[in-house]
Amino acid sequence: MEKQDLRIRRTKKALNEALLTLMEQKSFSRITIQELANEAMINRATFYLHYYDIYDLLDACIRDNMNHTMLKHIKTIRHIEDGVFYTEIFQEVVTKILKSVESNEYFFRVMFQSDCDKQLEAYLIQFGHATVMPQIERSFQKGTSKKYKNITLQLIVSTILRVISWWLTAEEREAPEKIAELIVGVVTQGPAYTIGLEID
Amino acid sequence: MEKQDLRIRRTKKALNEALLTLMEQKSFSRITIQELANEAMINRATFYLHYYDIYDLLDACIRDNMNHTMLKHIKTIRHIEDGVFYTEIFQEVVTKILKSVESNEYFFRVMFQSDCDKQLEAYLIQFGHATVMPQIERSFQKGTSKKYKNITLQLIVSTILRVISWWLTAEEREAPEKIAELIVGVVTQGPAYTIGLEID
DNA sequence: TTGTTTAATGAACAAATTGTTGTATAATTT
DNA sequence: AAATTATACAACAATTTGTTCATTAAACAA
Repeated sequence: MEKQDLRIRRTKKALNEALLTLMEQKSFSRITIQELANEAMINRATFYLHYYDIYDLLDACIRDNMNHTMLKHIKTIRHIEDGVFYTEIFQEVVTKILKSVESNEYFFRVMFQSDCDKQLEAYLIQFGHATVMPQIERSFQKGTSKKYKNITLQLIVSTILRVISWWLTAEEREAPEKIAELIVGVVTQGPAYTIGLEID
Repeated sequence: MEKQDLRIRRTKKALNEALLTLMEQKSFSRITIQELANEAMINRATFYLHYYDIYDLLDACIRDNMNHTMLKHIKTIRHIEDGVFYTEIFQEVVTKILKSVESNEYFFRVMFQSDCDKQLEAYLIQFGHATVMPQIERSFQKGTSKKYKNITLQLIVSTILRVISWWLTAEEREAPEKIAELIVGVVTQGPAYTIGLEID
């Protein structure tokens, strides 16, 4: 993948920034191509030179930002092996993820406040299927676990995203380590117990 | 709330059905008022007599269907009391919820396959805040649990919806009781353990 | 630096969508 | 049977969409 023309990269960057700026102001579904072009200070026809529609731009925006933050930390999985879930390693990974989220907080805040975070979740789940699943295939061989592997992935991804969304919008910002603990607790012991309810 | 004019009820019903029909065929964001009017066999101007925009119609559709299914079973909470989470009662409630989902399966399938199930989740969470929370307020008094009560509600709601979505689209349909067990497991012991992973 | 390549512009286009308005008609309600 | 009111229909301006074309300007490669 050779470097693109400087003008193309400039245009795409401007459109990415324009998208986030507009998503701050209004819900994604109300954003028009014309507004994007105005905000990015390019001609409307230029938009169609690079993107099929606004969802295409959104996907590209998500892909770029995710690849540089969360996904870096889950390319190789070390916390699941042979049916054992290693809590400590998982907590380390989640802490790293949370720190990378904080480092690009603007993107994540905008995504979560808008009405299109489903696309973000979908991208993460798709990444999990393609990259994470093959690595932990052996852990799903026995019993009913194979049947449930898809829903498990979905539940863990959505739990992490939901906690992050809540974390970023809370009144007082807690430390990534604290939030990682919370996520680990929910994933390994369930929300009810982690929250302090006595089970039974 | 007295009964509305027969013509109004007929029009609203036609629009509700038209919405679901169109959502079966294309993503929610691509549906236009004109298409809705055609499908419902009413004039386009009539739509604006009853709804502000398409989201208004969607909200009404969700409200009606939810009130007649899931929400009936969580008006009074019996499975959380004084900080104790009663597994057995929770499982009964979830089973009832799942059966009511099956009884209106068409609605839920369409909602989950479309790109607007966030609205459905939002409605459930809002209902939880208004109706469920006040009933279990006492359980959140001690420790850090009060701080986490909002995220707990979100996690439980999204877990239930996610499992239902997976359940309705799986190849072979499992019994509501089986799925209720799965949900109870995830909520009280976490996805990792429930799926069969050994924790540590 | 020069010549070549190509991205961006601006204008124009038809088609579709939106939201509103007025009057006439038809159905429902009382 | 009379009064009420929801709906249909047509028309409207404003906006959006996706595409095309010739022109201009910038980036690239030698």
